[in-house]
Amino acid sequence: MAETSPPQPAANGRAKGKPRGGKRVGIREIAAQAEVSVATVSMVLNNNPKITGETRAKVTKVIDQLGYRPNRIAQSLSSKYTNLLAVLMPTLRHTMADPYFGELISGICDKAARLGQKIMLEHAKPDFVREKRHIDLFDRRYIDGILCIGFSDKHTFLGDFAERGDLALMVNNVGFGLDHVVCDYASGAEQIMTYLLQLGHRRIGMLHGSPDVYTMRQMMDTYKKSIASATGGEDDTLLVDGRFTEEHGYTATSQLLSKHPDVTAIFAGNDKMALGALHCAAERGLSVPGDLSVVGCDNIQYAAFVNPALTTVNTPLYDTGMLACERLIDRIRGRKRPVAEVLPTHLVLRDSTSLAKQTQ
Amino acid sequence: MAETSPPQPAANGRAKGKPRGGKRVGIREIAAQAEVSVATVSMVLNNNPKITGETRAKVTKVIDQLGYRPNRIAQSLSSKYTNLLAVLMPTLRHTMADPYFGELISGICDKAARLGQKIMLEHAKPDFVREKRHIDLFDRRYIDGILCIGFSDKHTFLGDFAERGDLALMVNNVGFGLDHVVCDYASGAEQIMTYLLQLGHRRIGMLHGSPDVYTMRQMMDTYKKSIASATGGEDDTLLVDGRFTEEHGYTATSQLLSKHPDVTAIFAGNDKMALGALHCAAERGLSVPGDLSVVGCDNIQYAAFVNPALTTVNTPLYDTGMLACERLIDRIRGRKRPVAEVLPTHLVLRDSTSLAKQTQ
DNA sequence: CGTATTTGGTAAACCGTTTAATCATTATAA
DNA sequence: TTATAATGATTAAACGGTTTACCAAATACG
Repeated sequence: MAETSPPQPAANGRAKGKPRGGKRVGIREIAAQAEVSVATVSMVLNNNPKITGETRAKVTKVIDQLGYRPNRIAQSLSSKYTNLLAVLMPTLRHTMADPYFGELISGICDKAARLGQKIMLEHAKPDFVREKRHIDLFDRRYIDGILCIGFSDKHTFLGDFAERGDLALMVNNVGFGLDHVVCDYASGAEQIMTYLLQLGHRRIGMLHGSPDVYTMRQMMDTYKKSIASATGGEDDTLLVDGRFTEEHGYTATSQLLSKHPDVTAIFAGNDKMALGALHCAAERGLSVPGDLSVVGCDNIQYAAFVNPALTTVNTPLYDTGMLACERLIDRIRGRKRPVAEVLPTHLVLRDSTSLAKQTQ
Repeated sequence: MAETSPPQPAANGRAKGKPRGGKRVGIREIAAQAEVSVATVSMVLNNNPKITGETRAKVTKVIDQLGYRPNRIAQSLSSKYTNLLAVLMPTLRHTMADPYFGELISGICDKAARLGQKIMLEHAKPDFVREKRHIDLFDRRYIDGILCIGFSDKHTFLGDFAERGDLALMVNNVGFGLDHVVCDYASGAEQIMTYLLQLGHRRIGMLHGSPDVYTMRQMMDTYKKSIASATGGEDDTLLVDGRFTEEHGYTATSQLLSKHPDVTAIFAGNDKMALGALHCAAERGLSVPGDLSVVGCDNIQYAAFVNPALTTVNTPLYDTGMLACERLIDRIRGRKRPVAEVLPTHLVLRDSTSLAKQTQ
């Protein structure tokens, strides 16, 4: 019995612009002013073709007269979507400051914005995983889908997503039954090795990251195969773990050079390790590329700005982020076929590589 | 008449773990199983002291028996908060890949996670501002508050926040009537200048960024004052705009050195410009620090990894992000007093600075 | 011309919580 | 002992949209 109209202020002429008091203008006010039902307003909002020109115009007019903006919380509650995506990353040291992640995330954000989605940031800290908060993200209806970047096969909790049927997509790694978008690191490594061998290098060391990452395994395998085919089968591989960082790239290089002074080239699995190698070479008084050629991977911004500028493989991280985001949204919108995309990579020649020193 | 109990399955013994079908378990099921009202469950959830031991235990038990997780959309709809904060940035080239922003955001994310808030990322693209989407963020109830980083006084749309009474906090700039958290760039600049003058440098160039940023103005003013007091009032300032980037830092340095070959030291307003300067010096065959001392600002990660390692000012960006986030949340939770915090900075001596070359 | 179908719109249920206002109890005070 | 207050839980009304089922009028069909 409280549904009758008398108590409502009804259509009073002076209600223009923002409402005076605290109360925000809602869909009901719009409906009242436009003299239609709330259902109609909702349908106009959602471009439902059922509502035709005349009515639509009337409603639209009132909407921007009152500056009405639909409450997205309410929308999410009744509709199926939150229009929020999460980007999940491991907790490396200040992940966000890393150009690798940064490029990916930039791509993700730009694409998301273009498609009307918002992006949430999450770090998979130990307690995050322990308390199953990655699951809460879906269960508590924070997000519609999640993008996982920077993870290795050791991060088994990622398996939860596939198991529960939650929409998750992994970037630059494959596994756990998840969708994935990756750069063609195998091809990148091959291009590097071909190039180095062409330059006459035979003793080539590799600074690798965790082999628990699919793309890194690809690079390592390619490296091994190249060496094998160059030496005619003899095992001349020189692998050192640089753990993806400058610091470990530095120490790994140091070890490598001490143990194998005949190394003339270093292939680093990413640019950060390559920078570490550069640093180490400089400290030892080795000239790059005179005494030692160094090549990295990813073509992060800084690669062009170090001395000497770094020869590297361009992995289209920004585009990878864009594509990953787009495909995830496809899935949310109902795409059935799993996503498995590979983006091409190419060599970028700069100043850190040259012909091998004449072998003694 | 649809409120009676018969149709409900009621408390059936076998309902354990996740519900079998599609439907998620809601607060009503919990209430039914625990034989209390939904209000009671809600109060248990929110640690309302009104609910005592006995009942609380009973409810809690059912909650984790059924693995219930409250729907945060529904929570937000009826409560006042979304528990979502936005980080707003200008659209520089791939902002996220920038170590400066990265460190800030890392700090913000970590603190937010610790305080149970989620972080959303937004880029203030031209159309974003034109369509007033920064306002939508509040009007459509996406967020409770917003952190603005990387903006200058030219970004006048930031004024909207204060005007509308939306909770916004600016990092490393002050203005628009917004709360702010900044590093003490003035002190940083002073430490640099004192140090360079001590080393005997007199012709010191400065690579600055936009003077529309408060903190940059502070650095420029400090620089000018230092020069003036060192030369006894004569205007020996050598200011070139490096626009905060490596590229412009490079070209600015190039111009500076061409025009003033007697410059023995360069003070760059941030590390990126300093890296550009380093690059330029190397290209010109100038040894750093032998021929030219270079100092940066911010102490980004790469500063330690270039050749030579860069002398710089440490601005605690990570902590700044943490504090900014914390204070914003204070405000959301009701803090009345505006926020205006300044974090201390200090010089980090590395290898890019040394005594000035004997003046001719 | 009478009936079937389409069209444009409405009423009301629903999404899953929080929170006033209310109501039995039981403890406290007069 | 009775009125009063405190305690612990409940009822029902928000919160602000979407959506299903339904309806009247208009159009199509035989």
